[in-house]
Amino acid sequence: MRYDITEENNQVIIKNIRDFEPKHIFECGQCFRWDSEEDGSYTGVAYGKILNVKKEGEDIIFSNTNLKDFNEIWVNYFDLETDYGVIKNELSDVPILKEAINFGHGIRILNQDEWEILISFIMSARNSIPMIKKSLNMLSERYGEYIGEYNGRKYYSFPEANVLDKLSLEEVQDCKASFRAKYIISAATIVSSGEIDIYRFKNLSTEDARKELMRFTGVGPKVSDCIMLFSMGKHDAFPIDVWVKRVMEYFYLKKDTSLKIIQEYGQDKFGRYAGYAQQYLFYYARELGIGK
DNA sequence: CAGCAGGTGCAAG
DNA sequence: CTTGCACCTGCT
Repeated sequence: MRYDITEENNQVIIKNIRDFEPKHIFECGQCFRWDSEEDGSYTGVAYGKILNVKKEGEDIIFSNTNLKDFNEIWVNYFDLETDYGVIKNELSDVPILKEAINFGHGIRILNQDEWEILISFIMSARNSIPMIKKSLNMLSERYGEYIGEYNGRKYYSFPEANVLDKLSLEEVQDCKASFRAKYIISAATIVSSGEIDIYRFKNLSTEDARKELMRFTGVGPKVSDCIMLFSMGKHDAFPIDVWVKRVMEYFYLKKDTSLKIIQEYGQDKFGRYAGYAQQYLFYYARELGIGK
């Protein structure tokens, strides 16, 4: 990807980048720790840093950062090396997808931390996005490290596995984790003990990573696909939540199709770009209420 | 007030 | 291997 980049007083500004829309990126269901500001920008924490992202005209302004962090963290985090034009071009041949891609044209799939995403998507099971965000923020405020203040708000890192594994069931439930609390403590124990090394999974095949992930209680087919897609670079993963199920049935299949069939259909139709297709379809379906 | 949304685990077919 | 139900909380 080619884009022009400049740095000035704690900001990095990118000009001439295509396919980058903060609203699409932060509201397509892949992340929970970014919040919109009054000016339409988004502030969040990743890899121990607070960042604000704003689109002004055709420029993307990254505030509270510098060129070093930008190159070391944010280029990879925002998947800036990937040319989405190539992906869109290929996927546009599939019926209906062209409309979904136009609708969410600025989506990028973030490369997030494996541990944070594992817990985030265990938390997502049978839960709403506002509640997931609330729970993850409570966990971070109470058990993460204080990072600093930005725009009048304090920010905390996501707590490590060797912190969460020492919490009681009640302490995790108090963060509104509900019946998922036991899954979260179990995952923290498994990860901090080294019994399973999730940071190794990005080197496995999608199929093997999926099997390994499902060894965690609270991680089924959908959650494992989300973890692989959003933190392990497995762009052929195809997570099917209720919105994707609805939109797939609405456009391509018939009602009450089993998840297994939809999964096979998606993998077959969208191939190595199934994860990107899933993101465009999810955002399209959810924002427009398709199939509901 | 009851009804509903939302993935996974677990038991039973 | 597939199906049906319980899990828990906030919102309508």
